[in-house]
Amino acid sequence: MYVSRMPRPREFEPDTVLNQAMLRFWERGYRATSIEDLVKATGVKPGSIYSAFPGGKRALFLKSLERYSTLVVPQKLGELEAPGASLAELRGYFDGLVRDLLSPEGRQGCLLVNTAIENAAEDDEAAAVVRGHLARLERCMTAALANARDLGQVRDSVDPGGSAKLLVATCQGLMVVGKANPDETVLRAIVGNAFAALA
Amino acid sequence: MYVSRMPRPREFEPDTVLNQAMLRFWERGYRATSIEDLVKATGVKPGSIYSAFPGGKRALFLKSLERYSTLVVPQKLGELEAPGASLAELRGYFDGLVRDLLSPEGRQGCLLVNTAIENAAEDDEAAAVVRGHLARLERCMTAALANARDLGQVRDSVDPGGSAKLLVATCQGLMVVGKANPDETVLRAIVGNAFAALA
DNA sequence: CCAATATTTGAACCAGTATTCAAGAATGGA
DNA sequence: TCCATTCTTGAATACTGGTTCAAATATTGG
Repeated sequence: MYVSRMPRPREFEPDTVLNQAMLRFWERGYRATSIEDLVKATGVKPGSIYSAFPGGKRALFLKSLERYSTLVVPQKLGELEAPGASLAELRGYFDGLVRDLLSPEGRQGCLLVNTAIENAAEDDEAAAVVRGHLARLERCMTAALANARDLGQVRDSVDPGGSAKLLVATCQGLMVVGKANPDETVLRAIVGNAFAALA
Repeated sequence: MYVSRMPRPREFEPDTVLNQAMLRFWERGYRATSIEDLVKATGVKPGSIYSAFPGGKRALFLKSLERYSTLVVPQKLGELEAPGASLAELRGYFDGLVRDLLSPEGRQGCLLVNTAIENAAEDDEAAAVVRGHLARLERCMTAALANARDLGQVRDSVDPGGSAKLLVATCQGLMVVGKANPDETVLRAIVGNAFAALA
């Protein structure tokens, strides 16, 4: 058998580069984010980035989408993904979105919404990740609406599946509106009316 | 007084270049559209483009947004902007959106939604045009809802202003969803549920 | 200290980008 | 036909993009 010698160890954490990449893609978009941006942000040189992430910028982008899904999304969804979630958790999610859109750090919106607009038409893999996210939203919103109906928190005539599809679109639209016009009155009116329709 | 001699006349129609620019920005976005693209599409050389459109690519983009607003938007809104519009025109607008999103040519969505996502955060003038468009949508939807309420086409409890804000967000969201997942069932469910909430 | 391996580094590469400019060309009045 | 004016053309500029590579470096078991 062959004995492996110790090679030179990495001087950076690939996760750090990936996190930085995710943040940059999130706030500036895919095309607007250059490798040079990541080099400046992390101090890691291009050669090292490319050897740590085979596939280059696009692979880094796709990995960023996955990381966003596993790191950021659960945090935003919060209890809405828990089995017992009902109307309060659903409402909490929308209120959180509004809060984010009105805060200086949250103006970047949602990486997956941005990706739907910027990349979905020309990048099938990116579009697939976005579709997976939309399905995830629809799934937990449907469950929450079904629970809410059982609890009498919404009208009996509410169809969980259909209303969830509408709410998914509503939260995507909320983020588009919030990006161009982060006005608290408008955003709160959108959420208020969306939920008024359920009660 | 001075007599002006006749200079060499233009060999191209600036409107043609502007229309092409609008179409390219619409389907591929601002960054992804290069001057070279426009040169290939129109046969007009860079020098001529730059002399016809002072301000370069960005000015051309802003002019494209204006052109989209005056040329494409009225066509999409159709009768919804007419004073007497009510529920039918409102519904017609949403049905038209769905039809567009499902057709091969319509997958590009809406230039102003795309701009909200790609440019609004970093370009105040572009964001202002988007805000103007959102205000325009809200205005005619509010009017249509007020008419619809007077005609008994929607519940008396419907607040035209608030519901219009929600519908504006809904149609933005419709375009995000449609771009990632152009599925007729989903899009029709969104529109159906949005209008069911008004009746 | 040497050997073997993998990483770092800095430069280089090549394609593409937006933009500018000088020289040639077209126009109609003088 | 000349002139002043503005356009066209084609090249050139200056920069940035993503990506690659050879040489230098660091590691640790032998």
